[in-house]
Amino acid sequence: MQSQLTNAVLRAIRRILRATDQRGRKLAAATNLTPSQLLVLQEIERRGETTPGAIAHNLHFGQATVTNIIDRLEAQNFVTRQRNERDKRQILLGITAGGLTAIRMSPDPLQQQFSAGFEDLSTWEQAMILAALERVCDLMGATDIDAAPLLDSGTIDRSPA
Amino acid sequence: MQSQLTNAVLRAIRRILRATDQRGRKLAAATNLTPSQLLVLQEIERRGETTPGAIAHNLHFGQATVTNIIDRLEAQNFVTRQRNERDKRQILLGITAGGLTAIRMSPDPLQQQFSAGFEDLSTWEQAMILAALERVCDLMGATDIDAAPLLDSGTIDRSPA
DNA sequence: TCAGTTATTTCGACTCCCGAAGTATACTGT
DNA sequence: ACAGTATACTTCGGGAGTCGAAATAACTGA
Repeated sequence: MQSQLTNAVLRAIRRILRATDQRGRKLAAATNLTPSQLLVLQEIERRGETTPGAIAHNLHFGQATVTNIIDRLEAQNFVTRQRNERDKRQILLGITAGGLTAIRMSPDPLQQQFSAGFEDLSTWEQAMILAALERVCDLMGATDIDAAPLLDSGTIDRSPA
Repeated sequence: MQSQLTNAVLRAIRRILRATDQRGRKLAAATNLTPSQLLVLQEIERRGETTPGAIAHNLHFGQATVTNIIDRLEAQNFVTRQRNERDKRQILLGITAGGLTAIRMSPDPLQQQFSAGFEDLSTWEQAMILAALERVCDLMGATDIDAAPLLDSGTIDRSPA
């Protein structure tokens, strides 16, 4: 049996999830970039010239999904596709000036939504919230997840042999 | 400029979101219930006989979305629809034995991961965590900004160039 | 050269989520 | 009693995400 408190906490977490999701949607409407698209775009920027397969692997998407997303990004002229001359099976992705701008203009939904209010809280309250959240992370076993910027970007090096 | 605390909190939240998302995907895929469906189903169980509207309101979904999800749940015989005799505009939702089993068999990923540890905490700590999370919810909900004004905030995660 | 592997795309199928329009029902003021 | 309005839900249409399976093209090893 679960305590009232446990359930309340779980519900609160879901609400946060939900709020973030909604925010992402609104943002997408405003900036022409959905969260997934932004993720892929950032990945391209981060890795420079890269391939769909590498992105799929890093973000844990299917190849088909990445193709799909890149289709949209390309349609908006945010990325370019170019066959690799060495290995003609591969496609090299490049980010355009427009794509860079798009990244710069697409604020992290979470921050956008959250920061303003948070900074107005008293320091002790901020600290309390942080402590609580970190506790939650521990409990969820989320500590091992790389929290960098939005993605779990880890060190998935594809050793080129 | 963002304080250390703010950034730490954001990181923590992202970790929670990511962890939730990942585990949700995994487990939901294994049990024939998507996260959204499970959410709705749980909501029905929690509230007993309830209506689509109430659920939509509670989970912050659109009515159409809820109808949609309930369609699927009904197709799997997890919920029943029944016109309210008092107010024939309303539909009363009920959960079936199958629905209950489904919930039992696909435990909320969060609960899985989370509950055991959480229940071991002292009551005051549980209460603190809940308070903090609810504060976060408030902060997120409070900002009901629309698209336009957020475009000027490109300097979010980086120092003002 | 031929078979097997690898990289990507295409295709088809779900789901999600939403807004707008539609339908049926209830309520309200006169 | 009866328009007019409000409420509850469904239907419709559409954009996006996600995936698996099959197709295509290209590289690689024997």
